[in-house]
Amino acid sequence: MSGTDTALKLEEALRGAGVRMTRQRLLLVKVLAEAEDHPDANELHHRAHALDPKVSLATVYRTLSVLEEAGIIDRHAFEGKPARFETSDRPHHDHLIDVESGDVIEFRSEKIERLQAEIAAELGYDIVHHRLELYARKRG
Amino acid sequence: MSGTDTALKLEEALRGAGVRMTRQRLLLVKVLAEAEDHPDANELHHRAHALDPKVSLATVYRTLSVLEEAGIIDRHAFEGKPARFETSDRPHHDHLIDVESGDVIEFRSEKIERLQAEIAAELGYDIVHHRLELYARKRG
DNA sequence: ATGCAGTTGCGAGTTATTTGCAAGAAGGTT
DNA sequence: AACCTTCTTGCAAATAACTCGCAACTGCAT
Repeated sequence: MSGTDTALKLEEALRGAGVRMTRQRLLLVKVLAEAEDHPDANELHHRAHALDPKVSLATVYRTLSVLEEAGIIDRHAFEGKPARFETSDRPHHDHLIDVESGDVIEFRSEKIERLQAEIAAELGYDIVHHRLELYARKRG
Repeated sequence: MSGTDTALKLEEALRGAGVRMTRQRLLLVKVLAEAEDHPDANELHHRAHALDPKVSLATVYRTLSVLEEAGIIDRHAFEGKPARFETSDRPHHDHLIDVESGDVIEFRSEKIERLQAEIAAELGYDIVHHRLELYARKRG
């Protein structure tokens, strides 16, 4: 799906959720829909600012919170570093990180997902979300 | 093992690693060895400060870095929140974080450990280390 | 006991993000 | 199309969690 299509879908979802569509929100949605990486707030501000200088960093942060609450983007907080964002229209996945090369491989295990839910249930909780990262070395 | 025993063992490990033992480092080691929870830097400063007012927050941070590099404590960075610490002399476990109260509950699942190893193996890797955090809400 | 490289306290600096407030705009109403 | 109410924005100042510069201090090998 193209970035433009994604942007339109996201915009529709937001309007449907009763979110007021301002120029800066439309712009942020567009930038996020076209991003193929995982930019942080500052990088998103740069990209949006390049298209329309009338976008402040504070608004980028506020908009990101709105979009996150509306469930159309995901926020990833890696090791103390600034949070990074991506549209949440892709299927959930976890990461395996090659400790030698730094390569990141995506994977998904239904069994692990199910076990996590079971463990939380046993402790009297419902999972809101989780983070699973495997740091591994390529087998010799 | 008692907190005092743990403190002595950690102190010995540090001296062995050539780390200069100052009053504030001994105090921090003691506080960490006796902690049964997952305190953050600020909380550790409070506990240490109560025993000896001559301990600054800056030193707590510096000492935590020293202890982490020496491998005697683990630092956990949960979701944007301040980092939390625990001695690394205990058996491996993962964490469930109560998203409402911030409480941290430890758990361990052999099944998940095994599945992780299987997944890594299928991708041609051996796990070096992993991180699994469940962010959950107490069931109503 | 002495020397000095490693440590500390204090306050100032940084980084990432949030907030108060007055001005501006979205979207329904007429 | 003008109006109005409420939500949003930009800017600057405020926070939160650390981190750093520097002069004074202190382990610890000698």
